[in-house]
Amino acid sequence: MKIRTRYAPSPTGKMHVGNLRSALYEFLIARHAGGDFMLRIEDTDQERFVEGATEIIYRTLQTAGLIHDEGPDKDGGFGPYVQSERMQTGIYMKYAKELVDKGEAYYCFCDKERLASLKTEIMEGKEITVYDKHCLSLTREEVEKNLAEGKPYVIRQNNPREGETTFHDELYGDITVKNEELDDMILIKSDGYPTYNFANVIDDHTMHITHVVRGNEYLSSSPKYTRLYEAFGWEVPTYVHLPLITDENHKKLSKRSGHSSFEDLTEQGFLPEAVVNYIALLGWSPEDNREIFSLDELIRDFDYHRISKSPAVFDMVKLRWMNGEYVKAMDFDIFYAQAEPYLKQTLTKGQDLKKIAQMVKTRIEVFPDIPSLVDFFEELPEYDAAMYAHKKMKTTTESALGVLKDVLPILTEQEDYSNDALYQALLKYVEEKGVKNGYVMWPIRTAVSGKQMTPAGATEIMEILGKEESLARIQKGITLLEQTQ
RNA sequence: GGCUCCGUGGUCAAGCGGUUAAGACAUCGCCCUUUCACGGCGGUAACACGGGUUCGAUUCCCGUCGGAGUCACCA
Repeated sequence: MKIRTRYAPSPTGKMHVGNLRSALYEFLIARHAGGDFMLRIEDTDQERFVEGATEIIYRTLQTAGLIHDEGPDKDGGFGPYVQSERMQTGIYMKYAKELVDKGEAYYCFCDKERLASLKTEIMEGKEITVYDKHCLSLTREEVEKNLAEGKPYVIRQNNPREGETTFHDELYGDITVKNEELDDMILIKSDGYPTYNFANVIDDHTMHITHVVRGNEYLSSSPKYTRLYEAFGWEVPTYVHLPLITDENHKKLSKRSGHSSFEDLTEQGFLPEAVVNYIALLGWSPEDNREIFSLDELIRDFDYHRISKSPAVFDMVKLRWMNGEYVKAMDFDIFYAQAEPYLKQTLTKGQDLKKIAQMVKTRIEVFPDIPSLVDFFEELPEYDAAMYAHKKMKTTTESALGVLKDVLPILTEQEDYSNDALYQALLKYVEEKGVKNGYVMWPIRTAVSGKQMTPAGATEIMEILGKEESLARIQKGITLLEQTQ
């Protein structure tokens, strides 16, 4: 049987990496097996609906490369693919009534006040309500009468109070709970919309979804879903519950807590492929030790049985590293096209941007790292004379001053300011003096950059700076050092 | 608190009864035709605890502890 998976987001805002990873795994499971990946919009909550959120979903999926085979914009014969549109067809009410007829569900007319009186405990700010099946005892006549009067109602699932329910998850195995733990959850809300839980089951079944892949925050409600399938007499789909992605405090990622969305990440300069690669590895590992995967390689190698069961912390540091790997592997022209705006942000004096881009390419992790790495080419920053002292180079402020003074006339006479020529000229001085390279290079680099670290060596910097500016900076260094003696 | 899940280094993560318990990020050293970086080499660092089962447990079972998730007319 052809595998069919779906990503079923609700349009309530940006997609954070947890959502994206669910979509990714759903996509990979289907594609790996040559199946279909479907997008379904779950917009049954009118209050939480956010304008433009659907577009964000499309855009995110698109830039991440997760192309769906079916969806609102791509009819595959199982539409509509938007729940609010499906509701217009009356599908949810029809199935809800079927359950009512079977005694598997019932009308409930309880108002908020009565429900509030049912609240038993307050635990950590959470109010716990277990419905008492009050309306289950209503006679058919009473129900008809209430309905005729137009009394607001919901339809609730009628779960047995005895026995137990077991369902199977591909990763977690068999999970069994006592039926008395199962609350009579609402299937149809008083506004006529189905709840997520109910619509999900109806849609997954009628759209022939074979593998229900979702975050494991649904693990504890799965028995209720299973009860629904059984009530209908439908085949239960294959469940794959994904381990959670957490923040550094091991708490579930959520939009509410302001955790990074995919869009935030790309705005911060992360490459979509790197983000996809990284999150693919949060909860899944290949048979070999490889870490860098293109989307096609993931499709080829993704075996969902190797998904792990324990939660994973989203580590920005490693994401940055991985992004750096992608940057290093980039074709230079493509790299340059993306780097140019960042270079121009600080470099306005006609510097050789391509040359600088070359220097920077292997040293950044994300593009926004660029400005602070190259800003000294624009203007010599204020720096402390202490920077001239370096224990490994065996330099002190005194020795640096000597070197700078010695080297100034050499560099003044020097006409060819190419990297090679400068290097040769300085090397000659080094040999005459009989010192180590670093002994003279360190002070010069410090003088021309004013920085602790630079993306290039002293002579490369001077080549970019040009003779006039280079000499001016060395002169400045001498002045600074003389003041501190 | 009830229920459910999880528990290998700081983080990701191999392992699926017998291993010197991989690898990556981070961290720390050392090396490197110019420092930082890049690169190379190496180090520190883990099976939560207690009982079983077994000739033998990181691996299987039970318990304890710890963490997380969930308990809405939200998804």
